[in-house]
Amino acid sequence: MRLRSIYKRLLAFHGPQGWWPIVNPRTLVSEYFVNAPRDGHDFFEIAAGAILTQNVSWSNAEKAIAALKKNKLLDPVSIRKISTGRLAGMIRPAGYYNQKAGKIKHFTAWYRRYDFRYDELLGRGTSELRAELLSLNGVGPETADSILLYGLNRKVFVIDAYTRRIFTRLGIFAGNEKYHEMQDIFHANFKGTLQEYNEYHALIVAHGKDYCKKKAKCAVCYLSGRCDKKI
DNA sequence: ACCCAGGGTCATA
DNA sequence: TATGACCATGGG
Repeated sequence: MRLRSIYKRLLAFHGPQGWWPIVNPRTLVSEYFVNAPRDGHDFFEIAAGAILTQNVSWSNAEKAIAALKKNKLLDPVSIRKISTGRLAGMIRPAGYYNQKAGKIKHFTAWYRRYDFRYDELLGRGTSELRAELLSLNGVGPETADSILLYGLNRKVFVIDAYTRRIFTRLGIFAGNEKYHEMQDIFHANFKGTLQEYNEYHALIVAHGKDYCKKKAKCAVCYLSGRCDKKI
């Protein structure tokens, strides 16, 4: 299929992006993700990162995450204790800090309904979790799907601005579909593993920002001119 | 001095 | 349903 060959070209050209790694679910339940962070990132960090990076470069979000880590606030228990105002002050580099502080608070309140138990989340169905995440103020489809994919290892594809642009230019999308319609098209036409879903979205982001803008003719999607151009 | 970055919400027509 | 305003910092 078309989506498979695009994936191959992207991967060959840009190399693995190494976003949040896929962890063996068994390891995940027994030790990796349950409570305390290991390896520098756990479920809560991934979710907070998904919120912090909304409409902002990852480097900005990273600064906010680093500040939270430095002050040992990057866990749901600490976030619950700190005031929204103080939290906002900590995450200023991420931009929209007042809104995002509230969003992180909302997410934390939701997680508390599960007693901050990651293994409880793992037992729930993807569509159920997605609906709950979408009901939170500040979590839209892209953020919800990022949390599901990168934080909960669910095979959902994340549709972002780059995906819209690139796939529309390539003729995969007409361009006027809604989020879930684009996602359905992708799901129906790309039979990949969880790891590939993880990597595909990351590759699209890499392609959109690092490559397309610089070349006259894109070696990956074979388009002349800037394929990041807004449609 | 722009423009953009791993969006989402709310008000308006 | 579909635009528009708003949120706000940091790097090019």
